[in-house]
Amino acid sequence: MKKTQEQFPPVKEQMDLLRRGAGEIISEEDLEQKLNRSRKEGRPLIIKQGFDPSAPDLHIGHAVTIRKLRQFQQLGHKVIFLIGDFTGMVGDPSGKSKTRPRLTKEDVTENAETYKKQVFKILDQADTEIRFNSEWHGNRNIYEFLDLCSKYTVARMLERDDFLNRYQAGAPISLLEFLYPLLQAYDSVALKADVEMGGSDQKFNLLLGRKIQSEFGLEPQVVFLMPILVGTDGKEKMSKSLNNYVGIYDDHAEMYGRLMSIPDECIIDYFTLATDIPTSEIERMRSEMKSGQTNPMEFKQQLGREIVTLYHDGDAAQKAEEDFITRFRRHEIPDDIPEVSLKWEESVIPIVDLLVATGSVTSRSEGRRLVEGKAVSIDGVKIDDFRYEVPLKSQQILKAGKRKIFRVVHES
RNA sequence: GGGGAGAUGCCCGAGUGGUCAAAGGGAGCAGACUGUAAAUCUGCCGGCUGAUGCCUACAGAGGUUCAAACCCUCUUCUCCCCA
Repeated sequence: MKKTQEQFPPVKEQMDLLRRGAGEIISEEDLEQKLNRSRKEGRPLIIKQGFDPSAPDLHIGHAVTIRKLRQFQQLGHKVIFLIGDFTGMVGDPSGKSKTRPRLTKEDVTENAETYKKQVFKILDQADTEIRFNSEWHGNRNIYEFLDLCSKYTVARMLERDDFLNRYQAGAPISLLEFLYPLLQAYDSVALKADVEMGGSDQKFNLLLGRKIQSEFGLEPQVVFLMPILVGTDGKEKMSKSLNNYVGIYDDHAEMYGRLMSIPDECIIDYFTLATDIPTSEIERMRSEMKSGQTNPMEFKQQLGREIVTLYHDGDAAQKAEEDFITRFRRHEIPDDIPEVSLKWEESVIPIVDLLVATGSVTSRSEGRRLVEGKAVSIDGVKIDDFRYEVPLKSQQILKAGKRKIFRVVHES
């Protein structure tokens, strides 16, 4: 099913769209050339990105490249969402950075399903192919593998920052990790990728893909790098384990709240990488903030609404903002707070038991500390003695810290 | 194959027989301040307990000792040097 030339916008137009927010394109000339040929021949380009099979919870940091993939689709190209199940099933116990758990076939299948569900929130299912690299790595014989290994050298592999640093610091690097980039590079050979998408921290790996493709007589892929979105702490790369992420499946209130906690300096980056606001508009914000003409908070709120709208809808965004203002700026109790039902025989309940029973804390010691830290209130009245016994009413508001507010409904 | 160094709480890292649930820093949580921003200050930061106290914990398994993160033995893992 060939497409006709008319289905692809003019190359200039495509390049303009693709360049928005892009970190580095290696090289733009190559990309332009591929786009030209694609348009002339009516053949979509193959855009590939690999994903780790162990972490299927996507956040707006992952979405940066995925949204760029979506743009390629909108221009008529084809995306291959590659799940690196093979390497995931081997596992890797080394490396203090992160220990890769060994995944079973079932884990991988399950995670793949989760990925699909999430990723099609952004990508167009019709123009996306999901593949697994165990397809070609899984039954490769050792001869072929050694042949692949012969195509690169240790010295060149050590050029990778991360390897070099660890090597010089005396930290362990397992051979498996060392070979990883080679396997990933071969994925591009197997898929005949025209473009490989990735975060800028993947530069080395993706460049290796180019090299290995040429070794196998293919035209080298274009390396398309997107800047890394910093986490809500404004320091580290966004990641679930650091809890500085905004999940694309977070509910509207959570999403908005997390976005409001980013440092001012990150507002522009977030607009650029996580929304579709035009760059001219973003530039305007930048200068207004710099000159003090507009309080950064206002743009941050706009950012919150924008992103919540993207993953939910306008109503949810509106609601999230209103709740946020009530709750955190005015320190009032918003309308819809989670309700917990409580079963308790007696007419009073020790405060610590109440905290545990509602799931506000995970241990009694923690509950005690929270009370001693003056973080707990019942119906707006602060409790500071952890031995306090709460007289039970049919309904009361329990506040434990700034985030946990429950309506406790008592069932005798 | 030979020699040396090392493995500590979420992370980094001090501690080399009792005063160690373990210094210090980071992260986290809470409070004040605020725009749930940043910065700053304060408290908390293994579990159970009203408190005294008890239990679990310093790679793993044994041992010495009244007493072990610290001494001994073996095991596993890591790094460095020589070949």
